[in-house]
Amino acid sequence: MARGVVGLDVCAVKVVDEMRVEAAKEALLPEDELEQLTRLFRLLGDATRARLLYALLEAGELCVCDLSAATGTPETNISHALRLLRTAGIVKVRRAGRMMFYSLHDAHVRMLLDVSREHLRHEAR
Amino acid sequence: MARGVVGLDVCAVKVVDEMRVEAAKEALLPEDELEQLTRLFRLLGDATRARLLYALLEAGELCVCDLSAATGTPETNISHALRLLRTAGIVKVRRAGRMMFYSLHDAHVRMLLDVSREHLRHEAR
DNA sequence: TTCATATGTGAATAGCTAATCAGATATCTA
DNA sequence: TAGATATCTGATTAGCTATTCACATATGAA
Repeated sequence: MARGVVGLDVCAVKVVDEMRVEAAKEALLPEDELEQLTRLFRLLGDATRARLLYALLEAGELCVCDLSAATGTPETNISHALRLLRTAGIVKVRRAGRMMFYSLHDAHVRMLLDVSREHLRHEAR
Repeated sequence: MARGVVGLDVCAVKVVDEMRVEAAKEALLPEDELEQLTRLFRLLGDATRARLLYALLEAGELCVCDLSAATGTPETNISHALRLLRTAGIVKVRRAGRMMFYSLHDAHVRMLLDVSREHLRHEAR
């Protein structure tokens, strides 16, 4: 995953469509943005975490125990998963006594989850 | 990653918010849909593939060599990456002589990429 | 304070997968 | 046909990461 310096066997000489290559180069995402973006997608790319997120999308706010009941996932797994999602700013927490209530952090994530699900369902695979 | 049967140490007895848990359970994505969805996200969660997709989002259609030039990635890597994206139906191919021109497969993916990028940029992290 | 409960944490393991390299295939040109 | 070019493929390896288990922390109740 460590990219750093560009590979060596890259075809640097001949380019078929100079215009388009330039356009693509101009629009290249900066490395840090790309990193953030792929990190987000990677987090959504795990079944356990995805279950949690869609559960929260529906229920609004749930404690760890209820997330466990709703998704059929061991609480330890949920705790680990939620930490990653929390750190990434995808979910937020509210403490109530000894329970922690989780919910989606913002509208963007919600839209992303929605769009994705719709994408899936409208695909006639 | 193999889930199959539900874990054993799941809190199955006490539920804090019965209503919400039920709501979340009702809305649970079927396993096969979840699998498709996470597979999609996982594919978007790699920097090499993401570069290709955003390049195609901008340039419209590019051959492997131009993708290499535009993203600074060795052609072999690109070939491997494109195979996965092709298999998943995310990109499509057109042959022209000995060159293969790739482009995004449909509007859904395009929207997903757009929404994601916007999500990122509007976040004041 | 002591016990029970809800959640969090750290280390270890097993499985997945991106990058690499050597070589295969397909198409064009001479 | 032979040779060159563009792309693809398979096997290997190294790195990442989800899961699991044992235990730690934190809060509330008695």
